[in-house]
Amino acid sequence: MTTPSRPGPAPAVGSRRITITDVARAAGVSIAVVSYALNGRPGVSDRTRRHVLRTAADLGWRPSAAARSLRSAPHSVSVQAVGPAEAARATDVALGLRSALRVGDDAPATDVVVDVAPDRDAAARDLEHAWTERRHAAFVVAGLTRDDPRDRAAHRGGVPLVPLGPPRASGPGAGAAVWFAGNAEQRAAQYLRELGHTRVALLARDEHGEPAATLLDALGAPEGSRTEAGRGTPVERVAYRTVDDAAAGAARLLATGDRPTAVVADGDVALLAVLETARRRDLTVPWDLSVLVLEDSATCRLVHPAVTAVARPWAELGAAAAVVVRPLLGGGEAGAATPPAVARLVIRGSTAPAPASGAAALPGT
Amino acid sequence: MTTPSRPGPAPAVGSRRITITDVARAAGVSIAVVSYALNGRPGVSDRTRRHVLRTAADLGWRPSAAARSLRSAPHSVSVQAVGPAEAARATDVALGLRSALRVGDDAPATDVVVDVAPDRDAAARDLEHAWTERRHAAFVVAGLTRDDPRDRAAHRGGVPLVPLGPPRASGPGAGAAVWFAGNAEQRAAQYLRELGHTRVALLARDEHGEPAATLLDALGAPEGSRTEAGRGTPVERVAYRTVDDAAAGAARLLATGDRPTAVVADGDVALLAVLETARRRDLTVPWDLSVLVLEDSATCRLVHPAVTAVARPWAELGAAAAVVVRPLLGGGEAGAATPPAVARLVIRGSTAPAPASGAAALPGT
DNA sequence: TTGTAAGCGTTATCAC
DNA sequence: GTGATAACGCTTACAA
Repeated sequence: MTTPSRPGPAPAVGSRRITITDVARAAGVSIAVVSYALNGRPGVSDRTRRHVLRTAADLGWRPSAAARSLRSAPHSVSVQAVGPAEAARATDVALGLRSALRVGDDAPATDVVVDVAPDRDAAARDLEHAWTERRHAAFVVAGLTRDDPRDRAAHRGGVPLVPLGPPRASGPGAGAAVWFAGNAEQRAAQYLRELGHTRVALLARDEHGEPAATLLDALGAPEGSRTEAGRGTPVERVAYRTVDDAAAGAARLLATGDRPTAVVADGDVALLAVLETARRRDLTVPWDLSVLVLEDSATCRLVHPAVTAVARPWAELGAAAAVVVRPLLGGGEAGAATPPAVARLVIRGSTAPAPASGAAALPGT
Repeated sequence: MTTPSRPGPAPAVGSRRITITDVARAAGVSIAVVSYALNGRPGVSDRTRRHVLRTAADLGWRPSAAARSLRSAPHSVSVQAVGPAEAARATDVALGLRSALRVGDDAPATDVVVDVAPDRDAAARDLEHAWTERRHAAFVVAGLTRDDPRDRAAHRGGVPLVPLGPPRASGPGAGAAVWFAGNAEQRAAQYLRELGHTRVALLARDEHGEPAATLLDALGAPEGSRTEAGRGTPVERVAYRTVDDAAAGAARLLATGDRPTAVVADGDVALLAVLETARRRDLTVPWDLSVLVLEDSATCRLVHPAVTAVARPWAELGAAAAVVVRPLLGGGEAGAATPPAVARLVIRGSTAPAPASGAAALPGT
């Protein structure tokens, strides 16, 4: 005891951290009582509990995240994003998750952070490292593809993964995924079909394919009819990586003689690429060309005409994931059966019935 | 010793964590030697060091973040974002910082995370809590305003803050800020002046004002002449909060008889609001109206004409911040004197000389 | 109901 | 150059 820690009520700027030992001393009880009281555990009299709580608050005590996670699971959750393109979703998810877990106000002091990795492989390494170092209690990951390196990493190390995505039949984390209800992509496909669009094109980022894939499935195989050749709407898929790619892809799509009557974009970049190309070619949206986006945004509402979009409320999805995440924070198994967030198809002015015939005709086969 | 830990080389899926004790046992040395070897400290023979390193790698050892930060500073950095609007910048900064700190490969395993808070006050609480809980060794924060609650929180608790923003004369963290070189905002102002724009409007988010303020200063007081009434370009500032606000603001700006000859937008939302309004009013960009954006983006490049913008490479700024952050990771004081990232004015097709007279004339005073 | 004490996995200070 | 061993702040048996 070389440093006689002050028992007084003054936390003094820049001094030592306040520990439960300080609180115990100030309250005149033992550290065990303090720990029980602070964690709401039974076995402490109400009077003592209140006294301890008051003392801790007066002293400005906060748990040491390190010391706490040394014994139990860490009280933090990581939401992963791959590349800047996914960052917006991830931060929305984090915000929703955070508010659902009531972070920032309560005593148990949970923490939601976003881990942003440059690419999938780095993300997989992050996941593995962060888990083996026990940095977080749960890892929320969106946009897992088939054969995602993160799947393998998680499976190998027993990472408490909370996948955000459509339920996957195969693979390790099958069934545990949190996803939107509402079948918005299917409804988008049906909507386009009802409008009479027989040639539909998809301009989508190379990597993440869940909604795009769902839409393709829905367009290709309406109702129960699966893979019957000739049935369903033929969809031309153009992938892009960079902004220039997107512009070039849009140009290519609309240049063809038998150009599509509807284009589906996977986000703002593809959307603007399509709109700009259409404008250049004097194609009027929606009469000459219908445009639909798979991710609603400010851009969709600001352009004219406003763009029909699938609105996926990521923050709500994050909130829904809280149910799965919470038990993980206690070191337990993942929870299940969440009240899901609902994705909707927001119909705006950019979609209309397919033009009678003209440029789009030329029945393929 | 109730659990006879296997000395064998098999880490066995799902088994206990590998600790330095395991490594020590396997390597036939004491834990102290292992610790020294793993941390590259002197006092271990080269032979032993190599042997220990190999053993640790074979066993798949990874440090426990909790145990490690129990004694020393945590090996992680938090980059803060307020609201989804700032999230894109924050993730870019995080990516740059991360790569500059070489996270993910090396042994000391630093971790860069993004903390996204719903608003400034929540962000201030986050900062205070995360610091008192010693969750991170450094906190990178962009867009601090005057009287920011985070400033107060940080000052009170001695938070190792790394502000990203123009140097501030007053306040606690004065001088330590990391920011862009290049005076891009001033150059933008000068550029507009050289083009003969006498009426300039600014459509900017309510909250974050650094680049907007800088631009306003530069426009209002060219060269050395400061606050001389009548001198400088009058700037009409319109603030918005929501997407609808932005659209309404743009409409209001361009409706007036003596409308501005140039509009500066603070980001994509404002930009699209302005472009759409201009289109609706049959104003041709850039001949009737020049448009400039304070934050370059994919949108700026995709619309036609492409939009002149201030490009601020946030990832590079994050990398520059690494110099300041690194010493903090060791528990020391913040570093200084960073090779700065450079913001540039990217001139594209949306800016042109002010129209001769016409709508814009009507000399004010 | 409360106190004592044994860990958790590191780092760091000693002796040897 | 190496090996015991005491912290670090907290949780949790177990004893009083």
